Amino acid sequence: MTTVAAGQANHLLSVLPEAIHDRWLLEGELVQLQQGEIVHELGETPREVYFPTTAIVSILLGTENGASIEIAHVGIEGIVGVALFMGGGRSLWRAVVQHPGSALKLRAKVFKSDFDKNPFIQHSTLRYTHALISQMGQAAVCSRHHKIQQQLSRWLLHSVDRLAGLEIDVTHEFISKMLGVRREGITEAVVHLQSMGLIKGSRGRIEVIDREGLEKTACECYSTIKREYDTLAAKR
Amino acid sequence: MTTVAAGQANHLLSVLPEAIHDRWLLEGELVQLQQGEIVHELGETPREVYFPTTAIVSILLGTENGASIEIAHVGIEGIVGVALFMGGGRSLWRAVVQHPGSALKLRAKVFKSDFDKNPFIQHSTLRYTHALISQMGQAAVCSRHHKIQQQLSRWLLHSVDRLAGLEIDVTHEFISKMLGVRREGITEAVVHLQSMGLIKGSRGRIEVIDREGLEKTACECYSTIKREYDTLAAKR
DNA sequence: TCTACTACGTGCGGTAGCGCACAAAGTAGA
DNA sequence: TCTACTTTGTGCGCTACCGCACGTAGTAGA
Repeated sequence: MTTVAAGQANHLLSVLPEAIHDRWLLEGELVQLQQGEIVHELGETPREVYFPTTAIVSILLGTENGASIEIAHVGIEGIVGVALFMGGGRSLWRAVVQHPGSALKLRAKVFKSDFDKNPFIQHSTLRYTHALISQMGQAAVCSRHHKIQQQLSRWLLHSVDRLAGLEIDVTHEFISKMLGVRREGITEAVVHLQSMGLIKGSRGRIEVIDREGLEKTACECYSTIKREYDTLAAKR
Repeated sequence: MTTVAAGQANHLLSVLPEAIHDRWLLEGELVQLQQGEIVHELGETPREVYFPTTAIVSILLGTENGASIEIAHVGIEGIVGVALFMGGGRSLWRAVVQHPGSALKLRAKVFKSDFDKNPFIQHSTLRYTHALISQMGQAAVCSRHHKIQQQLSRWLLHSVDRLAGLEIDVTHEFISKMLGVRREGITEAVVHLQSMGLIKGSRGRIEVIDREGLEKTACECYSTIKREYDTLAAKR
């Protein structure tokens, strides 16, 4: 996934055969997703799949005690609702809107029926899912071995990659739930990155000032994940 | 995946249509995998897929600094080499033999060609892969939020579930690389679980004494992962 | 049986991150 | 403009885990 300009179409949709592409646009609905909205709930059967364009959706898992962690990010490069074609039907995680924006909502039935018939759709979505899996594994490594500041840098970079601009509308509290750490830990890291002149934080918003500098403070997970998406989920 | 008795066939193979099953047994080769053997290397294109019977294979990812973490376990319920059908072809992780034993080795070409032609094979392997994905996500949560002792209990339980007996031939060093923690941390946890009468450790071996007790010291991740396999990768 | 090696056990100082508490700054609504 | 609320900033003691060091106990091979 390369940095995204505003107004582009979802990558998985844009590589579809024209006939299906047009039908899906007609059958589907362009919706606005609100921040915090739960798109799919853990254990429930998704009634729709979503192809984000400007929205970003976080894939989350939690513990019994209410702690959580983001295991993947889905934006313009992907699809929300892989449980539908991977088997079983029930979503194995919670999908929450991280950044508000638009997405194409398509009835599960329509999607599944075309998926089953069309090898082209199968290949492109499975290829994307492979990158998604890779991201989940990397999330585990990163969470285990890297420091909060490195993880925060990575997270911010992944976010701006999926947005048009360099501003991210999130609170420290929100990020803390994504990385599975304390809110105060995020505040501390934000203050530090700010003192380094890499970002600029204000209430409910973080602006990336020095992108290259931020890449240096991020762990290798950033480029590893980015590379997999560039390779596997690339437009073809 | 329910606890496994010795001598059973790999679950994915056993649900195949008889014609394909027989041909794969003929075309494939029953191999003995040695502990520590690298089955697939990160970034390389698998030339074969493996269907373990008594062997257990660990799926690993690492950092630049040599730290590592096990993101999934593959035994009699699964297949090693999902990169082959998920797209891209290159393995996105390292697969290492955790417990020696046998597996059916099948040429990638043969497997892929049948996979592409046969929806039944597609459904069962994708369904299994979905459970595998779920396990990877849970590995991230667990590693982030649970204590070493809980994780160790979980890991031991997952291992004995995939073995015929209650004895696991591993060193503390090996487990430490799986959980991504210090060797000393494992020793400490082993000593503690031993003092509770749940396990019995000797040089290069851990024996589970009180299975139910061990389930109580494990985090919920154990049963969560087990449930997904029971549901998604069940024999049908 | 001696030796070399591998694996396990333990102690100790250091630290990243946690849980809690509270103050300050920004925002929205009456 | 006053008030209630949300978000951010900071301090402090606590704990799990780390890195290192070293001793001990098994095991294998000469």
